[in-house]
Amino acid sequence: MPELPEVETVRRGLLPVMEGQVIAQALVNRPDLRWPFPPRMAERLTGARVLALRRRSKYILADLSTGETLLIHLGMSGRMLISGAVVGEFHHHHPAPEKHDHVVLDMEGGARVTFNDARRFGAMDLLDTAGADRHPLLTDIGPEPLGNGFSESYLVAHLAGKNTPIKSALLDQHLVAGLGNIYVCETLYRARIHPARKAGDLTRGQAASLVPIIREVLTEAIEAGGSSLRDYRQADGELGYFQHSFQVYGREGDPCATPGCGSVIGRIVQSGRSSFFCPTCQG
DNA sequence: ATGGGGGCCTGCCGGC
DNA sequence: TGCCGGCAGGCCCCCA
Repeated sequence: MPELPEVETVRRGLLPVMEGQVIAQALVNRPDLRWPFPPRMAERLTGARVLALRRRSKYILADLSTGETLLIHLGMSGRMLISGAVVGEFHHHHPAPEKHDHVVLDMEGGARVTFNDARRFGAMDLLDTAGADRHPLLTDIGPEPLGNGFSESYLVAHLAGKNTPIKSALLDQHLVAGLGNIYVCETLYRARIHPARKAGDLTRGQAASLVPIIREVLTEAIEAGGSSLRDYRQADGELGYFQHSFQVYGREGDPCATPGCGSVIGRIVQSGRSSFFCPTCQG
């Protein structure tokens, strides 16, 4: 699932069942995901109260009363499923365990949060809350695209002189946090910039224009509850619907949405990833 | 230093 | 129906 809007949607879904609540019991069903879990992870989680549930880039961070922070990354296929919570008038029971249920958090209030990840590109770790920013996975990440640290002057300065295609530059988490293949494709379409264009060859105006466009695409996607592809669902089981707003992603061969354009969406492969674009609008 | 490609895993879809 | 190749939202690591 998970680019920034999907991770933010998951975080918001988890808030009512996790923030301020105690983890009555943590169950860890395997020793690792992408990397080994930290030692005694289940014991270190059990009994802890979740003081805050934050997001940094595509990571969810749960600050615990123990002074540790649980770091969660959903990888490509990770999901956080909520069951047993009272939602509206309906009380949901716990469903039968499923394949790839790797970590289960039973909250004191009765809700259960299950981390399910078929491909196991996801990750969990425990780190000292005080030094969380210095965690190896977090320390080199660029500014939050919806925060004040991401400005037109910042992006213009950091794209200048770059030899790499703008598509790759925007996917680089060191430049700006949280963008993935979908939202970079949609951003470049709205900015009318070809994905293979060298980042350093953009005009200052083009580079600057990317900032409000990135903010707009991400904000719209968050408001839509993210994008649901394949079996991805929000934590509460609802489907996000931003995928209906894709103008290029996954639309190879479809007509370009720009009125009067008349071209069809094309696809090229860059660094092994598909880039979708309009050859006319983004010429 | 910077940029490109491989690899990690499983599941799904389309084509034969 | 069944098998197989290709593809997938991420990101670390190695190599040139």
